[in-house]
Amino acid sequence: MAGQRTRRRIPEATVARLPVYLRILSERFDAGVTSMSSDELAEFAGLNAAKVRKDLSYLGSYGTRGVGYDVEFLVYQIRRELGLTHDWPVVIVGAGNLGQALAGYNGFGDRGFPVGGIVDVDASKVGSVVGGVRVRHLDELAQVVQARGISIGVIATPGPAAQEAAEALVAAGVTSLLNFAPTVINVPPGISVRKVDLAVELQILSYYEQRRASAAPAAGLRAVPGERRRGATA
Amino acid sequence: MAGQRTRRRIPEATVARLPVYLRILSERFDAGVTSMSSDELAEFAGLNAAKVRKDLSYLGSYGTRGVGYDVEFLVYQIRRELGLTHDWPVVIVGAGNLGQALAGYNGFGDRGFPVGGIVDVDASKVGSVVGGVRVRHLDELAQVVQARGISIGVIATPGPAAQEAAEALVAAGVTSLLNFAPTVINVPPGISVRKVDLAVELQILSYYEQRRASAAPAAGLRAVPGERRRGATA
DNA sequence: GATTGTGAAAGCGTTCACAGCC
DNA sequence: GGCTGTGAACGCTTTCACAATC
Repeated sequence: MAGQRTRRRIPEATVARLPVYLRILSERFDAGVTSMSSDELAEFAGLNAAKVRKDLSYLGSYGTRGVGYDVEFLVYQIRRELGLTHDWPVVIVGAGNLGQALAGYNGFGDRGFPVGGIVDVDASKVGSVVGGVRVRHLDELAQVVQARGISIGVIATPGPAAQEAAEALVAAGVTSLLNFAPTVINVPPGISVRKVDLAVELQILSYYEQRRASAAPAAGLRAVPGERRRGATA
Repeated sequence: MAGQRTRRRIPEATVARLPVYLRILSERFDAGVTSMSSDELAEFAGLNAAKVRKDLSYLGSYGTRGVGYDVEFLVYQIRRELGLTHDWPVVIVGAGNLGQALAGYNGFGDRGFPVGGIVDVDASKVGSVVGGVRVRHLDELAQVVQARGISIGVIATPGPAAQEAAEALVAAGVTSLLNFAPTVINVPPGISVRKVDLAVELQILSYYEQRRASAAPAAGLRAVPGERRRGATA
C-alpha cells in the first residue's frame, strides 16, 4: 500500500525461491504471457500452489482474486525485493580452472553480476586476461573492491586458501561471499556466506543411489524419500 | 545393534551435512588426529555440537562417552552410509563452457566421481577431447551409460535444452541428476535431482546486501538474519 | 466460478538439557 | 569430570482449508 518500505522480513526459504519465480516469470513475459495464476507458476517451478501464494504474499498483496498475478508487475516487485534494480559487480578470488570458467561464464554478467575483477596470488597468472578481465594480484584486491564498489566476492581458490581469501575479501570491504572451495569458511558476524560444493551434491546423490540399490536389490524404481523437485508428469 | 543393515532413514538435512563431516574427518585423520569430540567437529564444520551429535547418532552409537569419536572409524561409517565405498562414474551432458570446466575439474574424479563420458548434440564438439575424455554424440548416451554402469548424470546444457537432456538421461537408465542449467526439470518419480544455480545464489546474496543497505543507510555492519555459516571467531 | 490471501494445523529440523556411560 | 545419546521443547516451513474478492 502506501510507502513500499520493504519492512517485512521474508523467511529464508522464501528468499531462496524468489529467484526461481523471477526467472520463470521473466521467461513467460518474454513469451508474451501477461497473467499467471499461482497454480501455473507452481507447475513451472515444480512446487504446489499454496507455497507459491504464501511466498508471494510476503511481497504484498499483488494478486487479483479470481484472476491471478500480473506477470510484469510481479517481475518488477521481485526484482525490487531482491535488490536487482541495479548491477552487483563481483570480484573473483582465484584464477585457476574454476575461476577462469566462472569469469568466462556469461550467465553471471547477463543476470546483473558482472565480473568487476579477478585476483590471484600466482604471479604467473597475474596479467593474463580471462573472460575479458585482466587478472590482478591479491594485494590489489582492496583497490579493485573500492574502485568498483564491489560488495560480493566469489571464492574460487583451492580449499586450503579459502579462509585466507575470505579474510582478504572481508578486509577489503566485501560483505557477501559465494564460496566454491570445499572448505567451511569462518567470517565475522554480519557477513553473508553461501556455499556451492559440487562434491557434496554428488555425495548426496550417492546416498540415495546406494539406498535405492540396497532397498530394491533386483527390482525396478523406488521412490526417493526427500529429494524431489517435481512429481510425475514426465 | 546387530546387523548394521542401513535401515534407519536419515533426515535429508543430515544427509546434506554428512559429506561435510566426512571431509573434515578425513582431513584431520591425514593430519594425524585419531579422536575428535562433537565440540571440535562442530567447530570445524561451523555448527553446534548438539547438531553434530544428533546427526552422527543416525549412523549408530559410534562415539565413546567421556572421550569422543574415533576419527578413522567414523570416516568409514560415513563413507559406507553415503555409498562411497566404490566409485560412481558420471556422464556429463553438454560440452560447452561449463561442461568442459566440469570435465577438467579434478575435484570430481578425486572424490570418487570420475567422468565416464561427455556427450553433446553439436557435431562440431563431438570427437574433441576435454579432461581426457572424448566427447560423443547425445545419440550414444545410452551406450555410454550402459557400458560404464553409470547412474549419475550431470546436466551442463543451456537452459532450454535441460529438459531434453534430463529425459535422455532417464531414458538411458540414469537415476540421479545434478542439474546446472538454470531451469527446473521435470522427472518421473524415483529419480533424484539436485540443482546448482549460480545466479540464484548470487540473487540470494543480493537480497541480504540490499536489505543491509536499506536498514543501515550510513552505519556499519548489521547482522544478517538467517544466512550465516558461523558466528564470530574471525 | 475462479483464484487469492491467510489463519490454523501438521510436519521437520534445531536446540536444550540432562541421564547415562566412560 | 568429560562427553555422548536422546527425549522434549521450540521454531521454522509446509500444507490445509476456507473466507474474501474479483
